[in-house]
Amino acid sequence: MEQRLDEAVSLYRALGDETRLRILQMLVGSEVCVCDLAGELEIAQPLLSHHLKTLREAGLVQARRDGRWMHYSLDPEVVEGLGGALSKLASDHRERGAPDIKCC
Amino acid sequence: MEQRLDEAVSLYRALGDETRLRILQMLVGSEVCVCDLAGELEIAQPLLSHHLKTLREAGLVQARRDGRWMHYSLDPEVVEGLGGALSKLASDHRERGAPDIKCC
DNA sequence: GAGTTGTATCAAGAATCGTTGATATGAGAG
DNA sequence: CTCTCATATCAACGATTCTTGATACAACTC
Repeated sequence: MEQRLDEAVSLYRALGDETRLRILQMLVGSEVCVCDLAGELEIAQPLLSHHLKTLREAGLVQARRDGRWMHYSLDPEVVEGLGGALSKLASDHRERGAPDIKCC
Repeated sequence: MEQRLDEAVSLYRALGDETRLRILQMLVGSEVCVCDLAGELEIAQPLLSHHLKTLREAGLVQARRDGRWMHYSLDPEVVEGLGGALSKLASDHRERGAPDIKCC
């Protein structure tokens, strides 16, 4: 539980940046190499590399070297897991929703 | 699209903190007043208030005043919406997944 | 009204994160 | 082996964000 919470925090933190969300959107459907990411997102190369590292460390993406090029791809299980956890939170809330539990 | 991205960023940023995730877990199922939150989470009162403000501004929770007490509750639609967006990302990825789109 | 209680805001220090430029690594080309 | 290219790491700065203590506000009690 503690560990899950920590993991969730690092996932959400990784998602909490516009550049990184745009990277994830570009990765939907297929592997993309860093050069293509750099072409579309107009940011400095070391910065892109840094954001990719954040996504990698959170487990949201995977990297694969192909000669000189690095290809990044989405890990759909991690994304799905997080989405499912949020949906579960919402449905648990609606189910357990006892209308009038007051506390004070 | 731009606006959605910004909104998503602020939601994920709000979720990217252990204390705030614990608050959300406590809010599953029923309204909780600040005094109860303060009792369980062992943090200073102004800090709790600050985290609640962050959650409020992101739209994840709603506040209701009842006399001297403030009661906070989850907004399940926002949570569900975000969970659905993540799940959609994952399923889009698996569907569109053309196996060999190389770029470089 | 004055006092008390629950919560929010403010100001300031500490820690973290995003950004940049310089440099390093790793792999193919010549 | 050297050169070049794609990407990663490092060091430093600026900007947010977390945290704390002091204070303000809002509502109830007396």
